[in-house]
Amino acid sequence: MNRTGLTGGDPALLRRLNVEAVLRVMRSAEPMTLTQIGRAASLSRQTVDVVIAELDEAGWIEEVAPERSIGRPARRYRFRAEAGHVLGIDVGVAGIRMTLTDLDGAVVASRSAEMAPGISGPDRLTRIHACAAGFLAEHPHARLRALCLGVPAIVDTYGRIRLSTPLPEWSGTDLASIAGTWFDCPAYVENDANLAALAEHWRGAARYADDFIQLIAGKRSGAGMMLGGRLHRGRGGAAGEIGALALLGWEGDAMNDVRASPDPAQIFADAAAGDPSATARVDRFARVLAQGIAAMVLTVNPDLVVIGGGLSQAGEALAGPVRGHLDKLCLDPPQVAASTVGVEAVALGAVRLALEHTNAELFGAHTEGGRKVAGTGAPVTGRSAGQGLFESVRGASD
Amino acid sequence: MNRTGLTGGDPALLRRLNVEAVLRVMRSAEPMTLTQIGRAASLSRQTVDVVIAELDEAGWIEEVAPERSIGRPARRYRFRAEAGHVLGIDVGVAGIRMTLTDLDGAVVASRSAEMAPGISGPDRLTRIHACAAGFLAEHPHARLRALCLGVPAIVDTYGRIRLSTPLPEWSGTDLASIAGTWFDCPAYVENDANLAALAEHWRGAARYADDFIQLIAGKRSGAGMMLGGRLHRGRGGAAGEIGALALLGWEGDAMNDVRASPDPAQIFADAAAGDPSATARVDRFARVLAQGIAAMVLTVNPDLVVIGGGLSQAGEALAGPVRGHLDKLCLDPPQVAASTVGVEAVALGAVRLALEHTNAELFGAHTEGGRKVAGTGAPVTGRSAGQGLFESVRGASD
DNA sequence: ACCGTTACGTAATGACTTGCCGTAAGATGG
DNA sequence: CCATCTTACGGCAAGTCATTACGTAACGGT
Repeated sequence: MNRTGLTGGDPALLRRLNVEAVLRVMRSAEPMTLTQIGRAASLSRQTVDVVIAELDEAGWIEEVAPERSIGRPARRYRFRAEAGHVLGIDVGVAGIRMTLTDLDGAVVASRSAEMAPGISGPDRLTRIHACAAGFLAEHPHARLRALCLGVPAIVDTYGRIRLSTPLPEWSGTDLASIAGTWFDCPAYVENDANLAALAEHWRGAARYADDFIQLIAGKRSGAGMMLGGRLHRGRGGAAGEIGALALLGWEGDAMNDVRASPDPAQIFADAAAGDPSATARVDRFARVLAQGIAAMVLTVNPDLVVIGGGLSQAGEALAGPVRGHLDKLCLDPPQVAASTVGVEAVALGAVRLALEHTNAELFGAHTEGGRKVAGTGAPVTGRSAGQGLFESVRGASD
Repeated sequence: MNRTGLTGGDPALLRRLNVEAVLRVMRSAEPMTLTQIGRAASLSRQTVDVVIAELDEAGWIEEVAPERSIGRPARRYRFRAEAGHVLGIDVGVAGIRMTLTDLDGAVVASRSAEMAPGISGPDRLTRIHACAAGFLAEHPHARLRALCLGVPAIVDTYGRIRLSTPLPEWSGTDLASIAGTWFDCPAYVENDANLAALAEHWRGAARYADDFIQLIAGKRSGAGMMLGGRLHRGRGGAAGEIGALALLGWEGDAMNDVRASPDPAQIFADAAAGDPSATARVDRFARVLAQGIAAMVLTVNPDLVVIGGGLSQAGEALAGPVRGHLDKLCLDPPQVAASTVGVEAVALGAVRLALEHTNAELFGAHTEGGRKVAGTGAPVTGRSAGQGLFESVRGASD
């Protein structure tokens, strides 16, 4: 758990590191033999043997049928991704989307639910809780280990809502603590644009970029940001709020002309078909959007800008013009791509965030500044890290 | 060396960690006894004993006179900061500043040298080399372990000059490789604004901020940035170049009115004395400056903005108006402070960067994405990390 | 049925940490 | 000056974790 370098370590630390290494190797691939694991983790087969025995005992892995090959068939083990599940919830104004996955991030089920926009803050909360509970009840075998909510709001380090324009009644709510009581697992809360960035980095257009800006282009425009492979939130979670600089025009006519229109998709379609009026409207929109993006790009000089949000369904019809303007405004223009994860972005990002925290807790990996840990939440200290790893998993899905 | 978690570790890793822990503890304080070190590093006295013996043998530490106290006097050891030195060079258009420090960052000597602005690129290079060599020759006891150059340019990850407006002839130069041949040590190259940020974080106004923007306000305006306690450079080292966005006015009249004036200090002085004309000029300057800063602040939401560069000598006379405008432009206004390290900022930051790399190499600490390692530069691999630590230090200053 | 290949299992070795206990070195007080 | 007290040093034994080495087991191929 120390890893910080300030204090030294004993053999127990070594063991934890090796357990972690073995798990990492196993999670990233097909079932493996002891020898293969040892090679991949640069450990002796002997050590791997002991570690594997412990992990098997605890239920994190299980033996599978050996492969047919020359020589004595090697035992093979696989990571039991079904030993835990996480739930990601995309909280929107008009409804929610939920995605349940196993520890590998494989989607078990998804569900969305409408929600009356006029519903009160507390009612919305209980409604979400009820939806989630109902959804989980259909998957009784799932052992929920974490939960993450994506919200259109500025969220602080502890998962509290600092400010939300779309959901004003939630401002000031300690959402992470509340959601932490829903199920027997920690709950995390994060800004939706940041989660979209996470999703895009995980399985989308930003898979190979460690520094990128995730733009949310929709009725509301915002941005998430990943720098050095990690989400950058800023002091109060307000990073990416470039729209607040009136000078750049994100709240001006050129923007609203398109995004507040009854059917923005039609405008993009018309522009693609060659309608000069629609083309001009799109271009004006793209130019102003690009100004805001340029301010961010010149500030952090990312590899890539991913355009997401409702309007990203226009794909290249939007990304193209934006790229054109951006190239003129920047010293070192980044790549520009349209989102590839689409409407699932936020829910998927929520899953990803929940998985990262789960992994960190279970395997004692990188200690990171993270979101509020509510629910079970006993912080992992000293040797209890090892214990945490070997808590009863058995019975979860046996 | 691995620390990444992908591969496991053996007892040798443990030892490296413990050596590192002991060194960390010793470097941060007065001479200590074995027992004190053990407590601080949470290691047994036994272990500390062995580690200390090795470090003493290698010359990194030495015994000092025991303190008079009850009981058998404990041996005390201190870190030999004089076992290595680093040189930081601030390369400006009109001259250079050099600072030589020991491994603790204690300044041994400083020196500045004029340089004709019209000098050619290669001549400038040889001139700098000669200055540095002469400077070092006056300190023959110093065992130089690293060298860092701060330049007014966009520098890539390998220490090559991508683009420099003030020193156009250097654009495209692989400066790190060249400087790496000067002395028997690695050389690093970094943008001057970034180094100023490093200095400010180390010993200046940003000591307690891990997310801040370092503004350079002078004839040229630029910015360095520290996010999450680490320099943020961006893909091509072009982070912070917000001045390129013409819309924000950093190259406009309001800016040039002050910074291109023959005596900017006088304007600030007049404004402070109540001269309405000067006050207006300062305010216009501050407003435009604040617009650019606001774009960066809204993008990354830092804790603090430090105003450095030549104009920062105005102190609150500049920081005050900037703060006033910034508060109006930002959702979550950061603190605003004037630089406290002053003209030494870049040279000191260069020292700091050199020290960080030196520490990382010698003690096998954090593996970081760093600048080009020229010179000796054998990458530390496998067990050679330990060997690196125990290379001959003896004789350096005995 | 034999042989070669590959993996498994046990034993031996080395390294590091911890805990214990006797000894050494200086200060304090008579 | 000497006895005593306090604290640190030094050696010894035990436990944990890792690696290497070697004999054994299991399967496919001939």
